[in-house]
Amino acid sequence: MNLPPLAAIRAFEAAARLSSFTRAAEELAMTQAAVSYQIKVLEDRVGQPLFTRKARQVELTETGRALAAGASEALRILAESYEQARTGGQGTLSISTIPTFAANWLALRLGSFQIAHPAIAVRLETSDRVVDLAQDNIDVGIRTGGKGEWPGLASHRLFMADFTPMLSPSLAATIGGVREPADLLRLPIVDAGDPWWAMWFDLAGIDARENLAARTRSQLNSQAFEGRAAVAGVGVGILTRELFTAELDNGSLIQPFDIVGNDGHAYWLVYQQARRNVPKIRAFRDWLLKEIGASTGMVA
Amino acid sequence: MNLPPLAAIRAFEAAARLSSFTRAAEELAMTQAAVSYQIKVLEDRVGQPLFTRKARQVELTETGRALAAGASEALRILAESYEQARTGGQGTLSISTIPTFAANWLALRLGSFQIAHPAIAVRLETSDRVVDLAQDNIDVGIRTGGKGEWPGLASHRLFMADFTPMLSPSLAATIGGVREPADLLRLPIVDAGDPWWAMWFDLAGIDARENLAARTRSQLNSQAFEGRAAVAGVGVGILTRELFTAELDNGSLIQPFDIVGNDGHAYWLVYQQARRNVPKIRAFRDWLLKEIGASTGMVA
DNA sequence: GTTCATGCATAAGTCCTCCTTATGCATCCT
DNA sequence: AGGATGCATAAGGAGGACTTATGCATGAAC
Repeated sequence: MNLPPLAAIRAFEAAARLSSFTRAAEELAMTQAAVSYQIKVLEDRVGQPLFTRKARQVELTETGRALAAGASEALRILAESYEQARTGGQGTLSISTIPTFAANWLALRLGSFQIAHPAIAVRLETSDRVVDLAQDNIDVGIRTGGKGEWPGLASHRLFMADFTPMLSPSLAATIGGVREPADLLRLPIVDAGDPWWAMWFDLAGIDARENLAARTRSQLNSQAFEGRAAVAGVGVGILTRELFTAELDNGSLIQPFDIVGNDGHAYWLVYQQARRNVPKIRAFRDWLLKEIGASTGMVA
Repeated sequence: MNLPPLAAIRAFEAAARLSSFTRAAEELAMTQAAVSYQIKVLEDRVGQPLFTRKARQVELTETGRALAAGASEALRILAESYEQARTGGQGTLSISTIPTFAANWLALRLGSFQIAHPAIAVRLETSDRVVDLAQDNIDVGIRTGGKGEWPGLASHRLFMADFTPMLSPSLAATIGGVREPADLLRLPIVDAGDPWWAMWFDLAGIDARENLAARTRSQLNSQAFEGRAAVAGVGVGILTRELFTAELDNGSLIQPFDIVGNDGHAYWLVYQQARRNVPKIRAFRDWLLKEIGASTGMVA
């Protein structure tokens, strides 16, 4: 099978359709000179002119016309087959995310993604472990981490995993309201064992070590759990604000102080660098970054 | 129109047809690694595997099978359209050559070229002047020259334009045979004005200047003419051996001495560098170089 | 079980094709 | 005549398309 230079065929087909090298260049996001060059290459290969040059446009020769018909048909078939393969393969986007993000952030917004991309089904896998995207056949992951550097993965920071105390208004009312950081120590704390508490009280200039040490300690490791307990009035939670915007908005949780801590961790979107151009991954990435920008006012 | 990387499609189609990256590489004159890479690029773009890798071969996935069908069809259409454009434009190969070469060399062999390439008609233009290939719309030229360097032209040396005395056996017999170079001075010389004579006698260690000066001088500038006269017994000719192999073979001419001179000139095939890939030009070039190699034992 | 052959995957390196930029020329329009 | 339009081409750059080298997995043979 003797084939012409395929790059030249692309330029040729566009020029033939548009009767203009300049317009072909525009369509292909190239320069006129590049198109001119490719046509020349092809004409040299074919052995005769494919276009008659006129002042303001080009006109196909007989030979050019015949080749253009074949090229047009071939490229159309190829484009359609490719599109079919791409969208057919697009089917399901698999997302691995920690339960907190799934429950508190993604669940509220994923509908928006699916409305924008009806062809993409979403499979959500929640897990606290860090999954191997390649090995587990996962398209994208949502993780926490410091620097967002994972070998072979592209990453985008979604928002900081900061922490601040939050509680239900009813719990606050049990002590007549929370006016200063030390007031929190008069209330139950959902997870006193959470290391964020010690860090936050340090920030607030309160020595709360004895108080915290004296409390029942647990190991929740789940913002989702802690948040629900806080909403239910079980105790004060120390939560990432971004994960509880809805609750803060509807008043089921209040953030009594502006003091916000951060241990350097953030939430990250990750996917395999090598697959960055996969359509469903790009679609999700673009949607997510836009959504994050809108909800945090942050440029990610 | 969204198209896949066309280079990748070529590799993919071959691998799909042959169920093997290694065999596809062989067919495409590439390495297995290049094919593997291109398939990977394409799979990344499509978003899922196109092949299932097995130990000794690869197998198309469902998606791969569908894409292969489209790719195969598209490339077939393209190859056919291209071939039609090429051969349609191939029609006639125009050759410009000096009369000597046309008459003495090409005429004896051109049939072989036409048998090998029945689709290519040949138009022969003989002229002693150096033609401008581009301006005169000539595909290839045969010229003499020293270094074979002409602006914008690709050149291949065919054989050296050497010279040595040749005569018919009957003429030689008129003086009882030719045993030493000086014997030639007892015979008529077809073109004593040919500068090659003086050069040859110098090589032979003979002072023939007075003898040559006393002879009728002409200006033939044609090996073909000189050769015919020699064959007819008119006189001794000083000829390029390569142009008279047939006559030397059939005994109508003899070369009495091994002394062969050369003034640095050779016979060259030339064509426009920019058109070196034009099929009919390539076909002729390849055939000619092969023919020369066979007839001279020379690697051109 | 061991060894060897086969064949795809991938990293590192090279280079040439595919462009871009700059400029020139021809034609057309005002 | 001047300006706009658009193709042609030379010079230069760079990244995609390879190559080479090597590793890994599988299957076959002993």
